Amino acid sequence: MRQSQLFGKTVREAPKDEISQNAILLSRAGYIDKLMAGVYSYLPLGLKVLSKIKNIVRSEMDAIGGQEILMPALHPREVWDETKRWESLKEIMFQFKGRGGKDLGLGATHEEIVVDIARKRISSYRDLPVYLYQIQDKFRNEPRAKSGLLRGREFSMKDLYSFNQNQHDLEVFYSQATQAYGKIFARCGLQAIVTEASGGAFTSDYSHEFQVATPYGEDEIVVCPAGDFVQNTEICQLKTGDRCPHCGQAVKLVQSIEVGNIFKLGAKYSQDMGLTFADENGKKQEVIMGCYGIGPSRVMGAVVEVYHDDKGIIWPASLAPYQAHLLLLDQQKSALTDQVYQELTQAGCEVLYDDRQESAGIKLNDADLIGLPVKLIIGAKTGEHELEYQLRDNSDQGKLKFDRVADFLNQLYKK
RNA sequence: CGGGGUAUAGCGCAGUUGGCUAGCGCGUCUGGUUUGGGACCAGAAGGUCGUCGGUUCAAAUCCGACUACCCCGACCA
Repeated sequence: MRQSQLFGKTVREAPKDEISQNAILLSRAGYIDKLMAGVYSYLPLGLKVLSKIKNIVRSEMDAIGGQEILMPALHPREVWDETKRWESLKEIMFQFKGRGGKDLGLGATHEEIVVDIARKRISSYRDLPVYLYQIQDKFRNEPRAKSGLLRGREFSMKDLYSFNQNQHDLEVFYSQATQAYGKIFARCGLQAIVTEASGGAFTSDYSHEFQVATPYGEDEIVVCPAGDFVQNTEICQLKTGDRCPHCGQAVKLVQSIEVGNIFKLGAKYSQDMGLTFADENGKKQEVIMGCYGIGPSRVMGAVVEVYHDDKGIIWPASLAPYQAHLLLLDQQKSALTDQVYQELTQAGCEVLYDDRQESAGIKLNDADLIGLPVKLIIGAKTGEHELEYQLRDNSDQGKLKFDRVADFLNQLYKK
């Protein structure tokens, strides 16, 4: 992509109404645009990152047997009345009237909808297990949207729903899902801490949250340094300095953001909505469910919170919108750099090429702000058939012959 | 929903004891010189001063209501 054609310019100053690093940097670098509190558009660069996150999520959900569907965001009241959640979620759900005074809502979550789909199609133990997921925008009328992509009123969410014959099968899948979540966050460069949290009204079991430590997070978790005890403060009895119940070490308090949450729902929704199957003996049984959420947009915000410096974003290779940022710093070499760009593109490398007529300082600073993992620089200081590379995290730099660049990028991205 | 703050050009801000034609920086456009860490010269465009109402000879400036946004809290299946 030629940067002269890219929609969305960088800006020097932070928007005055943003305070979190993810919102400031993503706005300044041209990834997102704020429409209103807690509601953002994704510009070309931002959409690329969001899509990469979603695709990582998809590949891991598919790997444990998930099948992707897409449910509507617009819901009728009736299905929500079946679980009495039209009433209990009215504070958080956008609810309004459609034609003829019909009560409508925007999906804050999708248990009711997926169960409605499932009960029309599941009738036998032969239909189980089934694992359905979607990636869709959720709408929640948060009392206070804040912190950029970390807490929005419309945000991207992957929600998977598991349908099993019995509690044992649910437990097995639940642990597979836990593993898959670990892989997803690792692939996104995040160290997610599996945290015990409240199971809500559905279960006396704990649910499990995946928390990423960051000062802008809204959650606090109690962590044992040995890693054998982590609880959300909303349920934890311990305070900083108390002894871990497993190993006796002193626990500490950590500020964090929840990027995923998984629940064992059991038979709650199956009971309320009549989701049953006939077992081997022809006896009617309730389907046992679980639900598993990840917020891709929140992951994007969390990654920026974790990976940035005073100059800008530092994307992990797996999420960067382009693999490399090719910078032309000497207009004398414009034709030469055009050629390098074409060759890299033909070799399958995703390159953002700063071909603008701007000063070297602007290009270098913009490149740091946008945060691609490597800069490829062609300027007065580079020789006839070479360019200079600089890794964004400052871990390496040097010179490369043109015919080595594609291999270099492939190596860098293989890790 | 409670407490606090803000609203002036695309962005960031100044101007508010009421008074000429509302400024500055960045960005944008034109021409020229530049190009390894946010260059320079010359010129230009761009504003219902958040909205509505009131006071006044005169309102960005004073008064009232409303709206939006931000921060702290409450809330967060």
